[in-house]
Amino acid sequence: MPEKQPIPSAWTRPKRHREQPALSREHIVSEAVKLLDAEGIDALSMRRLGARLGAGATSLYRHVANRDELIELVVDEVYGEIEVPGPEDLESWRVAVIVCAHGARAAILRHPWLVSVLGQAGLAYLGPNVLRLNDRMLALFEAAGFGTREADQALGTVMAYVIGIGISEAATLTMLGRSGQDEREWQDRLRPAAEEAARDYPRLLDQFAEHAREDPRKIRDDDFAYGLERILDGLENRPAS
Amino acid sequence: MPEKQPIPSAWTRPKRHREQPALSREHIVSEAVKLLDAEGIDALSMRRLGARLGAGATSLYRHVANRDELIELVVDEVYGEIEVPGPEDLESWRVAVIVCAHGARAAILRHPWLVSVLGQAGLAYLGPNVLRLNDRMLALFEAAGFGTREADQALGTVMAYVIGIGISEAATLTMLGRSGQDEREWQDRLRPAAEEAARDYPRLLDQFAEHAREDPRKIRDDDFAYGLERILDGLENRPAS
DNA sequence: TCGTCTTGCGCACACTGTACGCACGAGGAT
DNA sequence: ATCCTCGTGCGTACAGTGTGCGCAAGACGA
Repeated sequence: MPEKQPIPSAWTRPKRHREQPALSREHIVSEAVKLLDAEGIDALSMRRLGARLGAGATSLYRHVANRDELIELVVDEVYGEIEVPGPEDLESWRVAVIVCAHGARAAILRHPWLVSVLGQAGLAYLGPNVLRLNDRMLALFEAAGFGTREADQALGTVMAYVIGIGISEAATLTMLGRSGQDEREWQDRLRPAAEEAARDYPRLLDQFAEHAREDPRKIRDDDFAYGLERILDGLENRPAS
Repeated sequence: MPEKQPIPSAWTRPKRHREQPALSREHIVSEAVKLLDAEGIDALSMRRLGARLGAGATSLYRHVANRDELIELVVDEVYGEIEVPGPEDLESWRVAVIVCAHGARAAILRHPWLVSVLGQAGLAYLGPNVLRLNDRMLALFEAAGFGTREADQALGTVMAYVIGIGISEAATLTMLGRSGQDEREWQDRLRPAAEEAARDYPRLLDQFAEHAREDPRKIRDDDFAYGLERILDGLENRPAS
C-alpha cells in the first residue's frame, strides 16, 4: 500500500498542459511591469512573479539570467513607452524636445518604481528601446544645429534633468501609495513635523507656507515646466563653440 | 548535572564590557557609510553592519527603527558633506552655485551608492543636513534676486540636474567597481558589443567613435560642466516674471 | 536592598535569490 | 518502433535577509 509516496502511478497525473502561453521573455517582462505598477519594487520577487504567471519561481531562470537582468529588461520596456516626434512634424526642435521630456516624465510617474531602480545594476544602456530613444533625440538636436559632440551633451543635460526631477516626484508618489493617502492630506499631516524641523530656517518656513496655498500637483507640474524652459533657453542661446 | 546548558554559573562569563563605545546612532550611521563606501549597497545588511560594530544584528534596532530609517540617516549624513559658500564670499551667485553643484557631484561620486538609494524609501527631506543645505542654497538664489517661489524652482532645477547626472555616473562607477577594471579598458571591452547593438543607428556609432578618442573621465567632467553652464545661463537670463 | 529603565542579544519566522538535478514532452535518427 | 538528445518546468535546498519577541544584565534612583 503506497502510503507516503506521491502516488506516481495514478492516472490523475498533473495533466501537463503545454498548450499555449507557456512562458516567454516578453510575457515575463510585461507581467513584471504590471506587478511593479500594482505593488511597487519591494513586491517584485521571483516567487511572486512566477506565481502570477502560473509558474514556479525557478522556471523564470530559463528565460532570464537573474533578477538584475530582469530589471534591465523591465527598464528598457518602459523606455519603449516614450515617444519621440518624427522629424516630419517638428515645427521647432524646441517643442519636439518638450514633448519628449514631458513624455519621459509621464512614463516615470506612471511607473514610479523606475527611478528607484535606475541607479542600481549596470543598466547597460544597450537595450533596444534605450538606443532607439537616444538615436531619435540625437537626431532632433543635430537637426537643430548642434554638432555631434554638443548634441550628446545637450541631450544628456535634458535627460539628467528629467530623471532628477522624476526621482523626487516618484519618491513622493511611492510614499503616498504606501500610506494610501491623498497628496494634499499627506502634506497637511506632514506640515507640523516639517515646520518643527525647519524651525530655525525662516526661509524654508516661507517656502512651506508658499507651497501650502496651492495644489501640490500643480506645483510639481509648474516646477517641472519652469526648469525645462530655463534649460531650453540656455541651450538655445548657447555660445558659439 | 548541567549538561547541555551554556554553563551559566562559570566565572568565565562573557565579561560584559560596557566600557566605552557601546553603540550609538551616530556611530552606527558613520560605520554604515564606511561599509557602503567599501562594499556597496548590496553589502549593507543589519548583520554585517552589526558585525563591524562588534554587535549583534538586532542590537542596532535599539537606535534605529528599521533599515529604511537607517538609510534615511545615511543619506542625510552624506548631504552634510556638501558645502555652501557663505554669503560673505559670494563674488557672484553664479560661482557660488557652481561650487555647490560641483560639491554635490563630488559627494555623489565619493559615495556612488547614494543615488541608488535616493529613489526608494520616503527619504523624508527633513534631515537636518538636507534642511541646512536647502536653506543656504535658497539664500543664494534669493540674494541673487529670485523671488521666494522662483528661488525654490531654480534650486530644484539645479539639484535635479546634479542628481540626474550623478545617477548615470554612479551607475558607471558601481559597475566599474564590481568588475575591478579601469574605466578606459572597460569601455574598450564593451565597445564591440555596443557597436553591434547600435548597428542600425549611425548617429550612435558616431557618438561612440567620438567618445573613444578621449579620456572617459574628462568626458564626464566636460559634460557635467556643459549642462551646468547652460542651466545657469537659462536661469540668469530668465524672463521677468 | 529593591524596583525600574536602558541596552544588547539569541532565537525564530517568513521570505529572498538562485544552483542543481530530475522529469517530461517534442523531434530527429536509426 | 526504439532510442537519443533537447528545451522547458519545477521541487528541493542552501545561505542569507529584515525584524518581532522576550530574556538578561548593568545603571541608577529610592
